[in-house]
Amino acid sequence: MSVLVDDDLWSAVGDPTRRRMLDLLLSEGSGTATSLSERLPVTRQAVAKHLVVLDRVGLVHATTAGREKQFRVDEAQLARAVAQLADVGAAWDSRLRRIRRIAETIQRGRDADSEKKR
Amino acid sequence: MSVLVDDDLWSAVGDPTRRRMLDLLLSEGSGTATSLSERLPVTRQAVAKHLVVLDRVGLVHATTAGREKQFRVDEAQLARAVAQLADVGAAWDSRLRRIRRIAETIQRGRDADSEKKR
DNA sequence: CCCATTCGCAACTGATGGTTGCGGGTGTCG
DNA sequence: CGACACCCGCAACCATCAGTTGCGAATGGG
Repeated sequence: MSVLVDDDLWSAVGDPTRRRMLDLLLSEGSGTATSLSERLPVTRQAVAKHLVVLDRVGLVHATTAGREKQFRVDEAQLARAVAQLADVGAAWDSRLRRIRRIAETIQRGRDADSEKKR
Repeated sequence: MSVLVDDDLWSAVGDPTRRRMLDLLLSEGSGTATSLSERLPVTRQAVAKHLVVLDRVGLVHATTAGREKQFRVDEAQLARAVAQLADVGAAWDSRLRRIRRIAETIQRGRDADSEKKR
């Protein structure tokens, strides 16, 4: 029962640089390719490409004002991404719990066995 | 205040194929490159490469038995990965909440203003 | 012993994150 | 108005990686 995941959305936030860009955009409200690149270890063009990716999956939207292009996070879409992270995490978590429960059961069984043998 | 994330660990679970592999390994307990590739849309070699990646970040461990190499999920490490997903999600979520709170405050301010004007 | 199975290694392709270089629109200031 | 600074987009290029095919080596069952 694998969780339904929008692979495009996931892989968009899968990139470390894109995650940091989203962080920056969230904390500063908005930003341009140039302004973001100043706070990142990559060039403006690299940032611009990432912005294209983020825009394609709807995580950010741009508004052109004069010679500047301001990008802003789409809160609803980011909320969707967060929900997916939570879903996958929860799925794995529940499986891990189940495994531990089974392991405990087996362990109890073994304990009982060694009781009998003694 | 960006969340501390082990980029290697994150990007390991960032790949859709690797996520499905982890799902399979979790639900079936263990598996080989060959057995996994039968349930995935990729070749054995591709799976083998992914297993190398997962092994490098400690998400799986292998035990060679005869000509078979059984892989198994490292629960503790996967738990760490799940925790990171939760952390990042929580960080973004709290930022989104704060933004919405501020937006509401501003809105209330506007309402008050229009009250005065009226 | 032979054959099937499983694995590992190597070479090739395609996509993508990153770079540099350049040219075109848009302000701003003298 | 003209020159300069700034921000952007486009193109070429490089490195890495996911994926493929092909092959040879080791192990195990008839």
